[in-house]
Amino acid sequence: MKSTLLSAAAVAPALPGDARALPPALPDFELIELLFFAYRDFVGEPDRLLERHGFGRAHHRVIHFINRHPGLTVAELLDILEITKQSLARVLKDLIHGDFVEQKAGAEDRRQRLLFLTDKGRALADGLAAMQHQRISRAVAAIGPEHRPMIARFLAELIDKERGAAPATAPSAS
Amino acid sequence: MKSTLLSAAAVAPALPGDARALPPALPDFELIELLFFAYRDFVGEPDRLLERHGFGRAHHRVIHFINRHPGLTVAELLDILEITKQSLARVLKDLIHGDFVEQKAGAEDRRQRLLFLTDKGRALADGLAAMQHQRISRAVAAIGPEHRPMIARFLAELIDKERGAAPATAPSAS
DNA sequence: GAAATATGTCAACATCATTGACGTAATTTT
DNA sequence: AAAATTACGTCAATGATGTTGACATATTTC
Repeated sequence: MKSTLLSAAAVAPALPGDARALPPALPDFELIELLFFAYRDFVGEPDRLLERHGFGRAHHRVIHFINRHPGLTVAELLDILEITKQSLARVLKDLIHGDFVEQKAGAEDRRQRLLFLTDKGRALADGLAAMQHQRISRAVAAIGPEHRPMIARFLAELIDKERGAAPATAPSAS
Repeated sequence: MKSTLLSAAAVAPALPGDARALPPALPDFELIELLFFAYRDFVGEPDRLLERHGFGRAHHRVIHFINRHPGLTVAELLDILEITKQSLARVLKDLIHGDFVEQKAGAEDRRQRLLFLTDKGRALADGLAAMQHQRISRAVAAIGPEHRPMIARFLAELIDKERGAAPATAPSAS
């Protein structure tokens, strides 16, 4: 197994003084792959807890955002998750039938179904969040808590900006 | 839409002097959600390019790792991706039929199928990597390149450690 | 020669996503 | 008040990706 790992580097050698228009800068494979592995494990652990309830990742996202924004409407949830009505309907039905989520008609606009977690739902959401928090907490501790803002900034910069009104993370003050 | 965003904070107020065994530390919702949104967009852009070839995310992963480790065996790829033979077989078949990947029998062990990208495959892999590199590059620039090692460290810490011999990212120097 | 290994393949199934159409209740517009 | 729009639910069909378990074949190792 002769490592051809560095072959790409040989393609664009740093010929000093060569004015070739911007040498194509090697892809940052390290961060690309770290993101892949990190995210996989980050969601993998919660996945195993969800399995016990017969739920999947989609259910996780739904109860997470309902937990974060109690009284959220279906339309708002669709905006955040960027999935279709049909995709949401399925998992929402599971969650409501399993008594993890409940709906209340909107007070002002009675067409709306405001979404809330039941105690059971909140317990699950908290359990899942605790797992992910634990993992993040360890990682933040490893780099030193003073660098946490940099992580947040970095991740925020990875997000598409041209989306209607930042999704749900920052805009608590809007 | 009265923001109930901070309601969780009210659950565990910092009662100074209260010796309650380790107040349950609020989940770091900000980083949890940033990871979700960041990863979604990070893979979403490549997804759109892959669509034009009739491929999906699974194809992306496969050509990525073959590109990174030319001559990789099927078993090694399965170890990295942590999927089943059947899942890999499907996408690998697509990629081989589409002339993006080619197999060669191992020289020492002729049972093995060593995997290589064709020129076409390499072009696609490079295009996808360029997209992700661009995104990461912008984000690194935003926080200042001197902080990149911290990002790498943070992400590495998110990864499960109890896995057989670190996956493929760091150990190039081992 | 027998056993283990690397790979391929088949059938069946689950989850999560999609599109497009249609129905109903409630609100808003004209 | 009728008409249009909105919020939501639902049905049917489909696709991508993952799973398990069984079995076949070629090759290597003991």
